[in-house]
Parts: sequence; C-alpha cells; structure tokens
Amino acid sequence: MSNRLTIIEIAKHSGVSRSTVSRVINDDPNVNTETRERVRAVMQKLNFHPNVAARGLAAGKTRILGLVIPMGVSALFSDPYFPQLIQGISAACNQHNYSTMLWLADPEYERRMIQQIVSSGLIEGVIVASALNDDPVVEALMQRQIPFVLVGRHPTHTNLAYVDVDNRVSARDAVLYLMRLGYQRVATIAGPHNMIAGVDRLNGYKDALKTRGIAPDPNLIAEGDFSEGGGYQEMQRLLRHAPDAVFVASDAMALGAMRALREAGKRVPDDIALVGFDDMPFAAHTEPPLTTVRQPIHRAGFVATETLLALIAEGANAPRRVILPTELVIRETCGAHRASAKPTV
Amino acid sequence: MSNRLTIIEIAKHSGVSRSTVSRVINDDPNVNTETRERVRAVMQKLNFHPNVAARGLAAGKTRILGLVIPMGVSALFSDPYFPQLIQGISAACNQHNYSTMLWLADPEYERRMIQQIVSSGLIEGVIVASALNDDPVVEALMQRQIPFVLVGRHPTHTNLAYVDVDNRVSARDAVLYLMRLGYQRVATIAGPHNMIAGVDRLNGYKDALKTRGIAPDPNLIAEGDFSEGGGYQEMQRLLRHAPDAVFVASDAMALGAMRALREAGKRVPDDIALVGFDDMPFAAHTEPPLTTVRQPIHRAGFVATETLLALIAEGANAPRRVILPTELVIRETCGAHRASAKPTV
DNA sequence: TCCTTTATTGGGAGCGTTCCCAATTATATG
DNA sequence: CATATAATTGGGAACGCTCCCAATAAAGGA
Repeated sequence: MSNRLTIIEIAKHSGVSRSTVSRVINDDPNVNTETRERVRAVMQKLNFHPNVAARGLAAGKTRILGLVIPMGVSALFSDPYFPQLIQGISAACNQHNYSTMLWLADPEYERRMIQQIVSSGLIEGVIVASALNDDPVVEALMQRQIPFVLVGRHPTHTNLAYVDVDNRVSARDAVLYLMRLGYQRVATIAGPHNMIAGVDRLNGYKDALKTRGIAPDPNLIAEGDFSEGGGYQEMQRLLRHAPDAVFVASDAMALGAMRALREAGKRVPDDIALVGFDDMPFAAHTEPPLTTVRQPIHRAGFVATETLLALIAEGANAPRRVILPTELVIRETCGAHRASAKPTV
Repeated sequence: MSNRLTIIEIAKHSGVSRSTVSRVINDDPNVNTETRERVRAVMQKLNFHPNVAARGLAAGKTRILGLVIPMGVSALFSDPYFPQLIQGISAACNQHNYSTMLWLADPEYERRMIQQIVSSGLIEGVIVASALNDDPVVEALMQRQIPFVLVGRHPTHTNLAYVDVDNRVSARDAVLYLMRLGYQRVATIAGPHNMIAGVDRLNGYKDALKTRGIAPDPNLIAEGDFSEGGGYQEMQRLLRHAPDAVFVASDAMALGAMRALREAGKRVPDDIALVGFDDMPFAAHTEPPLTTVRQPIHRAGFVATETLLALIAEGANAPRRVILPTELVIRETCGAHRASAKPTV
C-alpha cells in the first residue's frame, strides 16, 4: 500500500529511463541485451512487480478474466462439477499468466454484478458457466461486446463462442447401450428444462427411443434439477411406472435415485439398471459402482479459457466452438456384467 | 473497450465538473441534493460505471479481495468444502459490493502467483483457505503487510487473523460421545499432519482418551489425507487391529471408510461405528446416514470476509479471531439408535 | 570521410479517477 | 448592510504505467 516500488525506482537503480524498464517488462525486443539483463536483475533484487491497475489504465490490458457462475444453479455448486471446472480454468490461467475473477451470480445482485463485470474495465473477457437458457448475463455481455465464451452451448444464440460436449449424442448412445443390454422400459430422469444440457440429454434419450421405434412414454420421463434430492424424488415417482432401467442425466441425481431404490427395496442393477452422466469422482465408489457418461469437465474449463484468450487476441476470427468427446464408463449399475444381462445386439 | 464512457462525459451531460461527479459517485455529502440527483440520473441513463483500474490507481481502493486456495490440498477441491466456503465468501462480498479474485495455488506457479497477488496493487486483502502449515503464501503476505485472514488457524503465527472452529474440542467431544455409547476400542483416521485441522482433530481424539485414562494405541491411529481414497486405504489398515468404532476426521474419508468396511463385509454401525467431521451434504444420504460433526463452512467464509473487511477498514485494532461453533449431528453410523447400543453414562 | 540506416534510448502525453486547495455562492450573524 | 461562515463547486496534480515520436549512438555503404 504505502510507498510502493514503481517503475521509476527501477529506472533509477538501473541507470535507464522509465521507458526502457517498461520495455523490459513487456518483452519488447528493442532493448539491448545487456541493458535488459541489468534491469531484470534490479527488478528481481528489489522484488518489483508492476502495478496492475496502472497497466490496466494505460494499456487496457489487465490479464484478468472473469468467471460467472449463475447462482440459479446454486444447488449444483455442492457437487464437484464446478470445482473441476474451476480447476481447469485456473490451470489454463496459470499457464498463460492470467488471473481469474469469480462471480457467483446471486440472483438478487445479478444485475448490479453484471454491470460491474462488464463496465469495470478490469476484465478482458468472461467465461460463463452453465448459463440458464434466458440468462441476462449473456445478453449484457453481448450488448457490451465483451469477449466471452460459454461452457455449454446457448439455446438460441447459436453463434456465440462455447465449449461443450455433445450431450444429445452422448445421451442417445447411453440409452441405446441400455437397450442393447435388453432393457425394455428405459426411463429417464432429465435435467431441468431451463438448462440446455438438461434438454439436450433429454432429446438424446428420445432420439434413442425413436431409433428403436418406441414412442416416448411421459410416465417414464421425469424432470429433476441435477441435484441428489431431485434424483431421489423423481426416482420415487418413476417407480410407480415400473421401469427396468433409468438413464439419469447427472451423477448427483443418480446418487439420489440409488437412495430411493435402496429405500424401496429395489436392487441395482437386478431390479432396475442405472446409467448416470458426468463421471464424478464419487461415481466409482457408489454401491454398486455407477455406469456413467464421462465428460471432461476439467478439460472443458481449460479449453474454454484458451478459447477466450484466442478470442481476446484474435477477435472474431478465432475458433469459436469446441465439442469435447465423452466416453461411456461401464461399471456395475447398468448390469452389463451380470449373468442375467441379455444383450440383444 | 473502445471509447468508454468517462466521468467527464457525465460531467458534461449534467452540467457540472468532473469533481462533482466524482463526489456523487463516492457519496460525498458535500453535494447539493439537487445536483446529486441530476448527476445520478445522467449516470443511470447513460449506464455509466466508473473504471475500476482508474479508481484503483488514483485512490488505492479497488473493492477486490483475493482468495487463495493452496493446491497442495487439490484433492480436497473435489469435495464440497471449498464450494461452500466460496459461496459464503461470495455472499459476503456481494453484500459489501466487493468482488473476489480466485487463485488456486498450483505449487509450480505458487511463488509467481504470490508475487502477483501481493504486488499487483489490485487487491485490498486476501483470504487464505486451508493453508498448509508452512505455507509460503502466509509468509509472503506477512512480509508485504497485506491485510489477510486465514480460514483455519495458523500453527505457529498465533496472532494472525483467522476464523476457525474449535477442531480440538469438537473432536474430543465426538470421541467422548462414542465412548459413552460403550465403544471400547475407538480408533481414528486423522487428517494430514501438515494441516492444522488435521492435527487439532487428532489432538482432540487424544484428549478424549486421556480423559478416560486410556493410553493412545498407535495401531488405532491412522493418518489420511482428507480424501475418500485416503479414508478407504486407512480403514483397511485399521481393520487389522479390530476397532469397534472410528472417529474419522472428514466426511470424505468417512465415505471411503464405509466403502472399505462394505468390502470387508463389516456392518456399520453393528460391527464398527463411525463418526465423521464436516457434515457435508452427502452425509445425510449415505447408507446408513453418517453421524458427524457439523461445521458451518458457508458461515466461515462469510465471517472470514467480514473480518477481512474490518481489518482493511480499521487496521490492526479490528477483531482478529473468530471461533465458530460446531454441532454433533447424530444419525446412524454411531449406533446411537440401535438396541445394542449401551450408553454407559 | 560523410551520409544513410539501424539499434537503442529518453521523455512527453495520456489512460480515468481521486484528492486537495482555491474560488464562488449562499447563508447567517452582528 | 457589511462581514464572517458554511455550503457548493471547479480545476490542477498525481496515481504508475504504456505509447508514440524524437533523439542519440552505432554501424554500414559509397
């Protein structure tokens, strides 16, 4: 706080001008090698680091990115999705020498916050995680022309930059897999309809049915909220319609579903098979271990960051869309390893 | 980015000087009420927000806090502890109109990062979550005289500001509770010895033994790393020494312990009772539900933030230490509700 | 050797605020 | 009504840096 070290001090100590020091800091090639070394040494010795606010003001570059996590999905924040995402983002930031500013968009403060982000002039770009379908953050960002990338595609603005997995195809494949295992009444606990990942996965489920020429049965389709509690609740409801397998759109919900099944005295997978989505760390340790669609969350964060950086550096002609691959991780809840499993294909 | 709105534009539009606009922005009382309203209206209409970097430069106040999460505890980041903490911090920040900057202190970049934080001049103070015992972040912060508060007390620098729960007493009470339930061979899976919470809880365990005049048996003391995997592993080891109850220093480890017990064919709590620590959201949903020490993590984040803000505002004479209460949440893994439980007190 | 080109360096101006002091106006006091 | 006092306002300077252009030194070519 007090009398901070400035570029001028460094200049004095190394017998050059303020400008030269600035050049050294910014790796400008137009500096004599010897001079550069000398200045560097002084900076090191005095443990000098340029003032970010001043650089931001003078150059408009702050090396700071914003990360917005809408709190409509607050419940979600208690599952490991966001931590993993944040780790990915953070890793990329470290690598590129950027820092991250975090906003949990508490709805009450949301508007104010958006303004702050967008107008602070502090931030070079923004990553928006799991936006709701009609998220005002996205609108504000578009309006202000701040570079930003979504984690998860946007339902209506299709040409925004984003990184995502192919939720629809992944879901379809998972359901088809269950069907190949011989299950006849495959239900789903979908994600909320106001999140694109939720609807995409539901559509994938329907695609699978269609492929097999089966009409979707509303009784076999439940809508959860991606949380454990939601999965528990919806599974109880589904139970009344006797599915023999359930595609659950998140591992957290699958956890809840398993709890409901346990309480109902149903065995997994013998009575009802389950496939989850996410491959959260705990999925390998449930009883029995959960078959699930693995999505590379950490990687998504990493890639989103790099995409954003590219967007900032290259403007509109940077690559804008990345689809990351998923993988069906076959463990035990799908019953693939049972004797009684009867693959039909 | 381009031609941003500045205070001067606002001044022109409202027919006053730059200074007056600045006064309005900063709620300086020396402004005519009428003028104030007028300026406010203009700002609103033009959707003006002052440039953070400029304010930071001119006034040294940025309304930005730093949050450092040392990545030595990276594994931890996959359990809901940090999300809850972050939510608490974020809530407090929103309330006080501050923002948070997040650093996951990847060891490799740790030094560089510290410098950045500390010297960026961007940050008014720092919250350090779960510092390791010898964390260089803490040293750097002390040296640079940046206001900061720890979540979890520091082992050696006892007069640093922190918020914490009384891990030692809480652990002791939990263990005493198990003993009152009649268990004879109470073991523990402790946290890592390089984290103060780990050693405090272990000491609490030892305190309880001492109270009952029992010498600690090294065979009944395992050291985990606060992770599920660690709990699993350590429980397998403990099993060889036939404990009848285990105090597990984190819920995540308790989860792993339960998995180990399941695989070993032991029933909980009939064969071995368990008490965890944290009361993570999933603790209520394990099979059977986990008895555990609840600590108010969200609240800790909130209070830590307010403590930091006080520190920034009032300097050294702000309140510096907060101990938050814990609560033993009795569910089923402790066997309290069994017929076979035989309370001795 | 003189002139042109290139490599380095220096310094003024400006980024958008806040802070401080001086100026102006309104209000109160005798 | 004149003067002291309070309320309001304006503008210069500074915050620490980058950018741009001009200046100087070194090097190459005729």
